Amino acid sequence: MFFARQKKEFGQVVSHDIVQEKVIDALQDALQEAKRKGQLKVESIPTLTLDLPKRPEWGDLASTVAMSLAPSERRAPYDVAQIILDNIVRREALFDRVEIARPGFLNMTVKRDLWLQVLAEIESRGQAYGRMALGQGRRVLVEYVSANPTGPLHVGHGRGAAVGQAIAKLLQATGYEVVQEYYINDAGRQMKLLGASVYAKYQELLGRPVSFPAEGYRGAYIETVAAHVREQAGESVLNLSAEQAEQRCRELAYRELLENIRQDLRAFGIEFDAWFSEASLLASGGVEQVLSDLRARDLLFDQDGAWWFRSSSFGDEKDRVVRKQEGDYTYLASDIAYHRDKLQRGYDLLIDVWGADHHGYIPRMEAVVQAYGYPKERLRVVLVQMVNLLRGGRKVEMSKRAGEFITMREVMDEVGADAAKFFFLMRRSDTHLDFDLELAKQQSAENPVYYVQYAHARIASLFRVAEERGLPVPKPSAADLSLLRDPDEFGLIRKLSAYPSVVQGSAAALEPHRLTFYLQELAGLLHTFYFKHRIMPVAADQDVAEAAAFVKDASEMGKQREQVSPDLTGARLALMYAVQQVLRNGLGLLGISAPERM
RNA sequence: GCGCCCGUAGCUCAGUCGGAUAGAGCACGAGCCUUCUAAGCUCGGGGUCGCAGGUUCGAUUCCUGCCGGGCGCGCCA
Repeated sequence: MFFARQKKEFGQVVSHDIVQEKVIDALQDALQEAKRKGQLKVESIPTLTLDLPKRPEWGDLASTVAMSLAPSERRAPYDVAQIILDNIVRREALFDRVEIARPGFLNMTVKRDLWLQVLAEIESRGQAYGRMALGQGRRVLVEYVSANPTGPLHVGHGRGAAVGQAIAKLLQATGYEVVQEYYINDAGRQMKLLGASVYAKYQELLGRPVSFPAEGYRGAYIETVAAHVREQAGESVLNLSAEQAEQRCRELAYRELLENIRQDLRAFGIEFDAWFSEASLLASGGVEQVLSDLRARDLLFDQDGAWWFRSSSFGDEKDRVVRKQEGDYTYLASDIAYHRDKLQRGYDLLIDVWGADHHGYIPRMEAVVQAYGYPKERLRVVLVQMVNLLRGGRKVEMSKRAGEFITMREVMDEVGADAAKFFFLMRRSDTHLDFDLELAKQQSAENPVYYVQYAHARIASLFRVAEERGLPVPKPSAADLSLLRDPDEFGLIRKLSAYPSVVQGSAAALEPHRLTFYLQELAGLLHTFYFKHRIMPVAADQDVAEAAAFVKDASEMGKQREQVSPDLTGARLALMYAVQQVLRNGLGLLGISAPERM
């Protein structure tokens, strides 16, 4: 990890786990009651959160309130816990057991019925399970990728795309109104260089020897574009002045390369709501307008023939040039105008997804936001670190200078969009990522993408087999869930109940990898369950003696073949239904497909 | 030098608000296909949470110092 995780979270933190909600309510009521009776002072009711204990003896859920209240109550944690415990009303309705452990943990074992309600909740909410109205419709603009249209997207952009999209989807799921935008850097020096590079190649193609621009773009795609220029314009460009010719090449190249970017992103499953052109900002006079506004407010000044933005007044370490001595605007000038435009469009929050090498730029942009009178928290920058491509453990060398880099398209074509996205989202975005192409293609448990998708497909397969065999396939509301008694079943249910809070935490921290981890854990529980337990009875056409012999063998191995009654089959299929729904919802938020068969 | 960050198993990394005996995957070793998909499962060894202090009933988590590493400090994007 090389960069700060932004810990500032926005939005109130609440639990959306139906079991936890009930438990928290009960604890809160108990605190109130104790206060009313004068047993506890409880000056302010703390925001209660529950821990998931590591050991089964500690119950399903644990609370540490008693310990945090103890100092202000001037009582031993254990006594505080005891008072809380005594004041829980209708304890039997909610809990099988509540115990106080050593310093003052309240360890609670929730009634099985309550857990089972999670399955019904998943069924009734369906695709909406894990969605919540936390954001209350507040508007968020997520800007990401925003690569210069001077060449194809490379792997790093792919990671940015996956991260940006996942963040957008997570925020949508938590009740924000989200717009996804791509900022096109179609003005300035880089575009000029693009035009010059293509023009040089074009001339070369037509046999006119020229020297290639010193810092020009050297990728093979430049030749492709140059060839297209020749197809479209023939030799006519040769007759233009150098300046006009470069401009012509720039326009054609820009159009083609931007179109390629759009297509690559589309193939990657990413659709932007808006494409915002930097050039349009300059053309409309927006940049000049903004700068003169700043000057009027004494936030812009002249020095050494350049124009400076007084960013140091807002926490930046020094002031920054917005117009160079020669009269060109710097990229900061456009960015100032662009961010003001975004702010004025009325978003409650701006999210910028940047390459991590731009992290020094953050104080500057925060200064911009504050210069317009907004709190700097209005902008949150998500940094995306480099991707190290590996092939079978060995590093794939890339040199951007020589124009040799692996494109996002190549990776997508090789491993598929789903695998690429999953890998991009497996680590916190601001840490370096090792991406092994061989591993991403591998069809085995070592490949985490397949591991998770396979869990979904496996369940789909169960349903197909059940149908074929004419077995009823009840949803949770139609099954006798009381037959679910095995700890492995409850392990799954507990995991399912935690899904909404994972989504919420992931969205609040803008960290999609948390969801990726969760899905791997859920898939792991599913695979274990599948292996250890039967869902359906042994097929009728299977030879009984053969089956019996197998049972003997199996038990010698320590495995037990269970007897599964039709009702238990129904209950387990209903459980599978819920697991599949959550897998599908979670993969959906990551922009990854949930296949029916593999 | 200044600033921002990072240091958790051999490797790559999780660890939310300070909680109980610190987790996963890979790799390594030993096993499991007559099954509802083996694209799967089981078991095992592995740790001074960089070091030293501090705050706390309790620190991987918060604070300070040190060691090691990264990045930024352009009128480049």
